[in-house]
Formats: sequence, structure tokens, C-alpha cells
Amino acid sequence: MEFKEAKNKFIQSWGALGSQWGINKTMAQIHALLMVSNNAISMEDIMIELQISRGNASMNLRALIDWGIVYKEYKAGERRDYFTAEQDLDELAVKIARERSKREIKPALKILKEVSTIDTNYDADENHFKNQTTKLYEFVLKADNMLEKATEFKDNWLGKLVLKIMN
Amino acid sequence: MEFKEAKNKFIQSWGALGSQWGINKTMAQIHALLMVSNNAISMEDIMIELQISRGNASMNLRALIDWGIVYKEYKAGERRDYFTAEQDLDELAVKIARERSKREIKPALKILKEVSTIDTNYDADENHFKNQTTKLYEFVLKADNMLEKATEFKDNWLGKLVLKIMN
DNA sequence: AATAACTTTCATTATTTCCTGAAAGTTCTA
DNA sequence: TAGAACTTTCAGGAAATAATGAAAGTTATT
Repeated sequence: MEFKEAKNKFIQSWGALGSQWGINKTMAQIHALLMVSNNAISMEDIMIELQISRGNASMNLRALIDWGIVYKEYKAGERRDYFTAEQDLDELAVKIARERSKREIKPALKILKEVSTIDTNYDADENHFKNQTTKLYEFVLKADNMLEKATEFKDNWLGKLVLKIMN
Repeated sequence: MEFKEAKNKFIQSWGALGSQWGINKTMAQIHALLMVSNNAISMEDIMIELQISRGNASMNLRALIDWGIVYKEYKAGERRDYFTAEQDLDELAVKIARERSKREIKPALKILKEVSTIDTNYDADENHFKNQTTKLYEFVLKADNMLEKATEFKDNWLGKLVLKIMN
């Protein structure tokens, strides 16, 4: 396999993987492209390389920037914006974990708390519901806290975690 | 909030959360319903409760069974199938983690290995590509191994992990 | 082996999600 | 402040995904 083919395969696969995890294909592809690019690249370049429209490129770049994993870069004497992706994988993972926690896990916890604190009479079904949702709340809370703790290492957090687990 | 309202809210929210993580809404809703149900329930019941068609119910129940988080149950003297969800959250998380690893992470690793092992000349772009994908491969491999190790505790694995991290 | 009770399949339809492209917006320069 | 260079927005169209329901399939019973 030569470079261009490999690069393309990587971008396509990253896009597909994104879809499976609830991230839209183009967003994942732009991220993939930037991640393996040696230099900052312009919206124009991205549009051409991925064969997408200006609007699509613009919206997804914005989303990636909101996630904190793509940066705008200004080149001296140049009008257009250039973009780069976070190149450090520890940092990337930390940012993704924090965003998903903020956007999805925290709201889910709120709802779990709400529904698990209903008043129950002695009905078996209601008790079971309350029980299960309470457990779920505790489980998700614990998982979320753990992730937060783990990512606080920041520097090589995954490596440190592995060491701890291995004993 | 009373029981029925809470139950509904939980099911709806679980469905929405599923979507955000690449799991179809109905599948997540069926799972939610079964998870908080005190008794095994029939396809008929599920169809009514979630207002979905027979085909939809059948296909998504099948998918949940394939994931290993929903079980068929046979009641003596009854013709129809009844369904229950895995009630133990540790077990549930382990199964989901293992399936996603098998279905998504392992194939991704295979591709990362492929694209990261191209022959490069001294071109800076190519070297950067090779570098980044190699690092990504190692990172994902490490994460996957860690998850495997963590879930091997099986019994209260999340709790044990938290303890380790806290030191 | 015929019928009844139930489940699965899959072509069609519906819904959701995503993408396009043109217009409006912004920012810089002269 | 006019115009050029570039970016963003968003209504409408396209594509992807999910759901329906009727027919085919399965299994148990008589």
C-alpha cells in the first residue's frame, strides 16, 4: 500500500468508526485528515480532499473547534483560516471524554436522579423500578467520576492507568 | 412525579442517549423497558408499551439478544416467548464493552496496523502520517487491553478500578 | 397433516440525519 | 465606504437509517 491509498483508507475508516459512535461521518473524516496532516490546511483544501461542500466543511469545522480538538491558525499575510488538529493523543482522549461527559453523561445523571427519587408505595413493580434506576445512577456516577480522575493525570494518563491495573 | 411518568421518562431518555452513542433508539428503549421491568415481558407487551410494530420489536429484540444483554425466557405451558434484560450492571457494562471491542475496536486496530506500516521514503508528509497512525495504533491497543483487564475483575470491576485510581 | 399460535423476514414507506449551494455576513484593504 | 476575499447560515434536497406490515416461516397441538 502506498501513502495516498493508506491516507484515504485511514480517513474513510475513521469516518465509519465515528458513525458507529454517534459522530457524523464528515466530522470524523475532517478530524482524521487534520490529524495526519503535517501542516495546517485551509477549508478549500479540506473541501477538495474530502469532496464536500463549503457549508458542510464550515459547519463541521466549527463543531470540531467547539469540541476543542481542532484549532484555527492564522498565517501571516494570509487572509484565509488554516486548521490543525490536536496532535497529542492523550490530550485528544481527555478532551473527548470531558465533552461527552458534559454533554451526555451529566444530563443523563440528572434524569436518573429525577426518576429514581419518586415516592413509591409498596408496589413491587415500583420498587423494582426505583431500585434499578438508583443502581444505574450510582453506577454511571461512579464511572463518570472515575473517568474524570483518570484524565486528571493528563500526562500519559492511559499509561498510568494501565500500570495501576496491572498492579 | 409518579411511577408511570418516571418510567416513561426513563425509557425516552435512555433511547435518546442510545442514539448519541450509535445505538438505535428503539433498541435502547426496549432495553430500558426490560431493565426496569420486574417480570419478563412478551413481544406483544413491548409493542404496546412502546407503540412499535411487530417487525421492529422482533428485529431489535434479536439484536439485543445478539449483544448478550437480553434473554429469552420460556414459561411453562405458555406458547409465547418472554424477555428479560441483564439486571446486573457490572455484567451489562462488561458485555457491552466486550461486544464493542470485538465489533469496532478490533477491526479499527487492524486497519490502523495496515496503514501505519506503509513503506515511507524521506517525505515529511509521509513520515508524519506513519508516525501519527502508529501512535494511534498503540494508543487504541493500550486502551483496548486496559478495558479487557478491567472487565476481567468481573465482580464489581468498576468499584475496584476506582479504588486503584484513588490510590 | 391440518390448524392455531406465535415469530421472523424483507420490500416498501417513513423518519431522521446530513449535505448542498446560494445568499447574507464578516473582515480586511485601499 | 467600496469592493474583494473569505466564512457562516439555513432552507431545501439527498442520503442514510429505521419502522411498518403482510407474507412466509416455525413450532406445538389435536
